[in-house]
Amino acid sequence: MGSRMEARKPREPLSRERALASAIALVDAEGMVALTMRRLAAELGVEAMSLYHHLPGKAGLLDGLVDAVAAEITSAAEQAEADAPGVDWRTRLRLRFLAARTVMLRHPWAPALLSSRPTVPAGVYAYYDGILATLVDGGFSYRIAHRALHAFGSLALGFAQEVFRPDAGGEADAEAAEAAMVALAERLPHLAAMVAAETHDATDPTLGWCDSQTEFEFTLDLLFDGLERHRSSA
Amino acid sequence: MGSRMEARKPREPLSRERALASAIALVDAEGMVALTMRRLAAELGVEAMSLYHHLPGKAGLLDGLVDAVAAEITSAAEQAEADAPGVDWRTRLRLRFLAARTVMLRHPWAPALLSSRPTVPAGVYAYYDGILATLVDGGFSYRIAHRALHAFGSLALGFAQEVFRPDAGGEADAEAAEAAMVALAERLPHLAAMVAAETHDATDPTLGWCDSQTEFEFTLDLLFDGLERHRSSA
DNA sequence: GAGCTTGCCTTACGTCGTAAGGCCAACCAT
DNA sequence: ATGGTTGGCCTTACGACGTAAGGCAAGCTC
Repeated sequence: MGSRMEARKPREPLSRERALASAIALVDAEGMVALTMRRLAAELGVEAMSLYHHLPGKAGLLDGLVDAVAAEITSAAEQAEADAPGVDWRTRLRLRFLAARTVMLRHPWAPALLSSRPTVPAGVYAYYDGILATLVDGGFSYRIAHRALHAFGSLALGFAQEVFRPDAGGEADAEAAEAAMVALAERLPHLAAMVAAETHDATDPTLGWCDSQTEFEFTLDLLFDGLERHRSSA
Repeated sequence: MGSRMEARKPREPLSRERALASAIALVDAEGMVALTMRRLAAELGVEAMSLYHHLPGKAGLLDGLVDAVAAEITSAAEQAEADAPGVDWRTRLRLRFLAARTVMLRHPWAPALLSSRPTVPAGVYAYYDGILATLVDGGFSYRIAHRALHAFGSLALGFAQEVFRPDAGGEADAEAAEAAMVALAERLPHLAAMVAAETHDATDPTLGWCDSQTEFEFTLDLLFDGLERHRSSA
């Protein structure tokens, strides 16, 4: 239908950008386990070895993914900060970190990937440079700013180290959960008591008893409060 | 030589414990990449498939490793706290976390492994129960204690999320480092300034410009100070 | 002694990343 | 036009990996 002048170009010529974009889409949809060279190639209508003309191997592909996410975070954070001019340093940082968090929620695989990479791609540094700018502009010395970066840890990138995993859903019915709870209470009394206490007066138990957003911001405030006392000037 | 009564038992019968111990030794020595079923079996003088009579597959092996490290941390933390009776909650927690840190320094692969596991083995929960005990005993409500656990994140397990990686040694000579520094300063002025500032007045430049121990304790103090204000009683 | 269990081994399958080289269309200078 | 060169994609193949299926031999119970 329509003009045949352009005929059908059987496919556009494949490139690093196209490969990365396709990889991100694939991982968003099916998780990191689905990201193999063969599978990604198939997704692009190509054979596996063809990818090596545009990417320096699997490791390079993963670095590219991290860089892409870092770029997404950087622009989101920069825009968030620009949208609210004239606020104090901690509000600016909070905006940055929460912007980063929305990006991470779009790419749930990113935290694990980022912390599994043996080296940090360049894009991540660019993001940290922006945080430093905010800190220094807010009156912090480079020494304290440096420590602040370490203190923020992964929070700066929008995610918190999850030590309590969801345990893969499981425990569909209440009786199994109850049994698990009893077993828990025997060996781990305080953990059991905490779960019990938090579950009872939870405002929204459907979301599970850990509201990540609340925890995230609580930790941020702890750190911001502490840092405020180390600030040089006003 | 000597009595042949016992003959030579060609090897003792292999067990989950022996397999885990050997796996830890292997990973301590050569890193996670060296840990394959075949290699571990060879280390035990056995064929790969024999491991499956004692371990439920590779994933189970990794969970076993995490559990073993968690147990090591738990006992180290418990002992550290027991050795200093009558101190306040934050000192007790600091002792626990620093004890965990010494264990993690013995097993540098453990942080990455722990955060890459899809689920958390039981031993980790036991450790967290001890932390909760300390917090509650120190006058915290379960609600705040819960948030404190999230705030501590990986610090409670003795390691900090490393965002700045060592970049694989590299840059052997000063001129290459200098060139990298100049390139850095153009695009990332604040990062460059921070590195410069921290390098110049570093007391011990040989250790690199990030003293992890100092950063670790700095962050702990930030969090402890913040939590103190949320404590219920004395 | 027969039968069963236990502990280890052998073989084999499918998947992974990727090294080596082949094919073919597009482009260039002649 | 034409022969050479280049670059994008494909084919084939190798050596890992985790592990399913089954074999074989020693020691136990009755």
